[in-house]
Amino acid sequence: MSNKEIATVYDPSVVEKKWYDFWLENNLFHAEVENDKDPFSIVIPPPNVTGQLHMGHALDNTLQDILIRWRRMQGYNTLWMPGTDHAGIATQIKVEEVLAKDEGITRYDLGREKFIDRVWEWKHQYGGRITNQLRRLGASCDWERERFTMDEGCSKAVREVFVSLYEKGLIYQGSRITNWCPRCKTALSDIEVEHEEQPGHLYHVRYPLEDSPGEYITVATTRPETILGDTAVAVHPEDERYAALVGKYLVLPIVGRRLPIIADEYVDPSFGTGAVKITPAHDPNDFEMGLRHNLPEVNVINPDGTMTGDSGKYAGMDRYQCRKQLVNDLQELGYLVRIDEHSHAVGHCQRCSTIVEPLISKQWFVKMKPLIGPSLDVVTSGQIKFVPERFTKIYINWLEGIRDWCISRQIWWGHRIPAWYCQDCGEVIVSRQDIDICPTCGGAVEQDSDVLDTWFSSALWPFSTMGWPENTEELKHFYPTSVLVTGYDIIFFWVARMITMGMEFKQEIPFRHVFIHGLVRDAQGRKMSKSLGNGIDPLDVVEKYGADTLRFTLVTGNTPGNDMRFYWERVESSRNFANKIWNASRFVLMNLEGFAESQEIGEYTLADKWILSRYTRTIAEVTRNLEQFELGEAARILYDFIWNEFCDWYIELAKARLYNKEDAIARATAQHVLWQVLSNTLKLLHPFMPFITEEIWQALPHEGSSIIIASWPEAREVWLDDKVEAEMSVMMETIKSIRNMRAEVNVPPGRKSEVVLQVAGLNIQQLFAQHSRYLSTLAAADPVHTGPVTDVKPQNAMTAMVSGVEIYLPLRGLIDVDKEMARLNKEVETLNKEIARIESKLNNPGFIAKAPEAVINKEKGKAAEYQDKRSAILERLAYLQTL
RNA sequence: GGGGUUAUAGCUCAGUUGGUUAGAGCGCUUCGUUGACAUCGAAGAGGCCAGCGGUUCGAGUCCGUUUAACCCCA
Repeated sequence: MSNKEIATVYDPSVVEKKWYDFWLENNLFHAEVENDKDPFSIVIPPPNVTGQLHMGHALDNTLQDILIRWRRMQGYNTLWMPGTDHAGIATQIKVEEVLAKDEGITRYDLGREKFIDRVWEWKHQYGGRITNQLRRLGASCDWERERFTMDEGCSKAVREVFVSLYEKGLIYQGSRITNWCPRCKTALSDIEVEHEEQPGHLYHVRYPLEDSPGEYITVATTRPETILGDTAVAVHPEDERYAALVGKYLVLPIVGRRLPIIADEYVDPSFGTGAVKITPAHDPNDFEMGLRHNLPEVNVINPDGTMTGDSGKYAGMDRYQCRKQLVNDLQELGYLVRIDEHSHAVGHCQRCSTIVEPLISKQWFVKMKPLIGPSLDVVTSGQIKFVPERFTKIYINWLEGIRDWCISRQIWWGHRIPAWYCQDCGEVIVSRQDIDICPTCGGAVEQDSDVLDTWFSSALWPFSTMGWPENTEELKHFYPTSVLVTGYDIIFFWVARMITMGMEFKQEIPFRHVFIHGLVRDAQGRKMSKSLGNGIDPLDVVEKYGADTLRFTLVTGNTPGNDMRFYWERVESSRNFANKIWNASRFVLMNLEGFAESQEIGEYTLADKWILSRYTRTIAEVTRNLEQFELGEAARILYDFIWNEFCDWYIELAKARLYNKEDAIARATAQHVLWQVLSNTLKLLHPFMPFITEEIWQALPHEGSSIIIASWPEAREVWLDDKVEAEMSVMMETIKSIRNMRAEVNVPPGRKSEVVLQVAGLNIQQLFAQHSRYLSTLAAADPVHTGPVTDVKPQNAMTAMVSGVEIYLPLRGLIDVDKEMARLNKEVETLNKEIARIESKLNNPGFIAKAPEAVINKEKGKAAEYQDKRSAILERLAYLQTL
């Protein structure tokens, strides 16, 4: 971008690549520990290493990059720590798919070690894809520090935390009922199960009483196949219907097992028949009840979803096939009472959507209750602030109901659990170092075959990436991080756990703010998903419109914490904005001939003072909104300022001086203001649109190597000028009024028309006298006669009133008197309504007594203004009436 | 069952501590090739701020409630 040959349309494709390379070459994203500077740090929510950038990432990382770039310009020592997550189940599935497709083999064919080698291979080959995509977005991460949850340092942190929690008795191994995915063949934590309301059936089945032929109790179930695992029937202790039966036995249909009738508070007597079949091995609540009543656990479903040997003749059937068969059999034998339609929540595996099965298995758990005290304290006390605040409540509610966290997974890819079992003495050894022999008996040991939940390592991310458990300089300087930016969907998975682990192992919060955003949905408001095929690839948007455009679209469509919809129309409008900036900048550059920062300049004109004042307010507003995490609002303010004030008004008003080469000083002054306002506004915009701002800033006279490290503009109080803004506002209102009247009667834009202004105050009169140029340039008003308000009004003229100014357009022959009267009457009506509203306010003693004086004065001022306007118009109407 | 969000112009959304004649983008109507930009400019139409009640001198904004849609948790 050097001279007049610049294209009129901005082309981001070349520009973006060029500057990203430039930034990298100059190491502008890298942060060293500099203790004399205030730190500002963010750790990236590590995307899955197998993943591809989707709109959610694009939004999340745009927000982070805006904060990072802004703070960097403010002079903070700014670190954005990037990295990826090993994503245990997802990655394993991915590589398994590749193996199946390319080589027709399973992981079992390879064996554990070789399979893991293959995953690493895959990671080395493709793991950089998503971080490269982040680069396309413009993310200014410190790539030299990039981390991976399975790298050496993070793995060491994981090991330390596991062993330490085990030593404190907060990690234990137990045979418990857990959510089991028959497809992934692993246990899942509670939050990895997604509940979905589904239509289903409620099967009513009668269980005969053991010693009373013909008598029975009817129970209802949505999962009849679990009948095979029933070991009791429970009723509410106060349920009179069954009081006499408690302690007696039923006979389980088909199986013939004796089932005690027990009483337990847990039973809801109003649901179904009030009698509940109890299957301790296949339902979490029944499991608990089983423990309370010492019931046997009969396991009838295998980890692969087929029926076990304990299910009699159904053994080997798939669980749903069994359901069908069993229902048939019950019906034939007369046990089935009826089947109701029933909608109920069914748990699905978050990864593969298979219906999960609650099964008993031996797993590792973290005791959460003893750990979460500080997690609650730091949030309730405001040490950690959620933005928006309402997420605080969601976080607290969840923590208060927290249950133990199942952390073991029956897969291969992940951090292997550091527990060894002695083959000889049976000892369980949990150790920071790998061991070969049993420390007690010297026997052979075997390591636990399970790996840890991926979220276990993610929970350590804010400090494991900074070198913990070593007490590194990075930790001392950059921890706690400043803010965590993430979607509300992983508050439980990640945010809560990071806080808990941070408090337990660093005794310090991991971040001060949690900035939560919503989901990016499609234009119909649906979640973007692979199965629906409605996803929009952010890189497509980048290809077609540029990263700046995508970023601006994402940040403006959005209020904190709320979902947003993706609209191509909005992308286009952001693209148009980029183009507008481009062209305004072209204009400035084309008119900067002879410009030198040091050149002599003259007095600022009204327009100069006005734009400098507006610009100063823009700095303050943008900065304030960024401080409050109102990034969308900050972007909107910039959009308005650049388009509606700088382009539509200031540039137009500056043209006359730029084109007039006679008056060098006036020209230099306009150049100076244009340069000043444009180059600094680009700085304000840089965090949002990094590429185009760098491109233009570099082309403008500037100091420093990159806009990235240019200092954030500061609002200079001396430039704020209320009087100038008010004057300019009258000027603008007048111009708009004239344009309006001209449009009303279709005066060709090229044709100048005479304008008569009768102005109330002497100051404003002078203003117009001195700036008739503004009216001729922007409203084609020429000549302009400015004078005091008199009784003598131009005849045959159109009329409009703005505050303190009567505007007459003598347009002989063009005026349609009836239309003109209708237009003025409409205006009078509007004024009448307003005046009535204000007067009722001013006549209200309460208002006068209690409202602040400034508000009262404002209302009074408005009333006077509207009354003046109205009487002028009424006068005019009276005159028109005489024609 | 518990909790939350949303309801503002035809569409998508702003409107930050209560005080504006309620705004923007897109769409719509009319006009425009004047030396940055038609990815543009000028003008315009279009709103009982979901319903009801309350607090207040004053409510789109605060409180309660109803309705509707969506989400999370059980």
